[in-house]
Amino acid sequence: MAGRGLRPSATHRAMTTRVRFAPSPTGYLHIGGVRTALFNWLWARKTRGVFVLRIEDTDQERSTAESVRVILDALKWLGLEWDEGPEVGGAHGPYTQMERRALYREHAERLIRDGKAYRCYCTREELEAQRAALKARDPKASFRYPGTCRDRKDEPDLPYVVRFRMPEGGSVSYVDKVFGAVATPNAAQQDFVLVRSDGVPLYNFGAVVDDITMEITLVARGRDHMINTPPQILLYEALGCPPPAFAHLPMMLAQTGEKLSKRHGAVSAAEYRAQGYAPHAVLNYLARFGWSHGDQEVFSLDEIVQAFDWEHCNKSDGKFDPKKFLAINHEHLKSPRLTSDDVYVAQVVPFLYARSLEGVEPGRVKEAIPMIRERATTFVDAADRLDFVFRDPPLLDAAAAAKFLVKANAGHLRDLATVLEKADPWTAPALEAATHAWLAAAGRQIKDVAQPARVALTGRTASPGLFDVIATLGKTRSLARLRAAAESAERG
RNA sequence: GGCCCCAUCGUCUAGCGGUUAGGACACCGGCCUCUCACGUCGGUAACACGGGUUCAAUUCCCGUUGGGGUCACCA
Repeated sequence: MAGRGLRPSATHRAMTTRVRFAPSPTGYLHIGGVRTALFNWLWARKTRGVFVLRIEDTDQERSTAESVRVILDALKWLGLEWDEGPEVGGAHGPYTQMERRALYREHAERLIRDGKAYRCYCTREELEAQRAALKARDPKASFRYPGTCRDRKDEPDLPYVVRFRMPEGGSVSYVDKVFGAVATPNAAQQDFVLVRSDGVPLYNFGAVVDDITMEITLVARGRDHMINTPPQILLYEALGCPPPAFAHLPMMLAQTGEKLSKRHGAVSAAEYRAQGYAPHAVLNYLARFGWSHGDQEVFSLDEIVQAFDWEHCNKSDGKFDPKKFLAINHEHLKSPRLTSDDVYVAQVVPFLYARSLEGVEPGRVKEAIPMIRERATTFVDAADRLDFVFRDPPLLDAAAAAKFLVKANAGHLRDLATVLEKADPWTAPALEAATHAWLAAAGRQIKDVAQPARVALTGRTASPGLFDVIATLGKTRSLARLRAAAESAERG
């Protein structure tokens, strides 16, 4: 670290934003984690900086390789690509904490040598007993390590943890990018543990060593980490390094005001993917949660990157609103500007395959998309609305058939088929014109034939516009479905 | 309970001393209409409370209340 300022690249490096997302692989990627990743990613892109992904797997009890996989997949799906980290590498690796043990040991030893930290031989059991004893005396009191080993001079051959030597007086203050000035007296803190007895670092220590060595310039994370900032800043000082900037994000809570969990519905990125949400819509909703840009609600990713700033980040916690989330997704699916036809096709096709349909080809799907765009709220919903296009015969809703495919309508269906047969070209406007000419001549109303025809063609009472359906289905299938329905209506 | 943080419609939010307190979602009506949607017009709905500061407080300060976070050899 010494002499860093003398290196030619130092100035340039000092100006480059380096942010990170540091999930612990203990399960799925929580939607709140996605938001943290997003805000860091946004800042990196906005400032043309670097977005680092680091895996914090020091909790060996809970960390799994499968979780790492799940998290990487989710980030990729969302398009939150990292510049340094697992798979892509980088100059500050390795990017998995368990592979950085030597680094932590080095820093811990340095702190001990400098008197900034010390070995503590108190056992877990002893500490637990002390905690229990205090609890018995005063149920409301909170236990603080009494400093038993603080001035211990011997070095017995026993397991030990490394503890930080909390300065007697003073306080830590910093200016949070979101919350402004924050100050915490050191007296309110304690000699927290840096390294476990098995040599694996604890969160605060590992994160600080990594953020220093990875040259992180700004740490953005959830407000639940705000309590960790003072001890971390003290660690930076003890290690002789300037702390990065900090930005804490308000919490995303459930509608009930509790912490958002599985009990409140879908909370993992993968679940929203399975439900047919568009990645950019997810990021749009999350970006607008705790951050705003005037009255704008709907953004393309580029627009968010352009507009994002810390000044317009909110300080108060919010409640996750599934309804609004869905509405934002709907907006993205409706707009060709936000979701091009090609992207739409790519996203919806997997859901069509999952329904084991016939003839699902990108070209045909693309042609059918315009008629369902404004109706489908998710890609799953879109696949459902497209089902009749790729299934012969279409799934027939029993209630719809009972109501509309009745004897009285058989003639209408047959006549419509006859009329359409002569229509040319086979386009929605031409089909509509031909139909209306016939209706006028026959003294009938579109109302009389629309619903029976809709059921005949799609199997349902709700569908895209009738003539769009006929045009999309094509002549052969349209006529066949109308005539087949007429026959079954005839039979009753 | 200690420490820390927060406070505008039900929800997400705009507001950065003077506004008929705006938008979005949701909800309720009207219009459009071949169904469902989309679109469109309109409506219900908020500055937690009490003190200051000021000619003037939603806005600045203090307190109360309420909510949240955190108190591990988890992250």
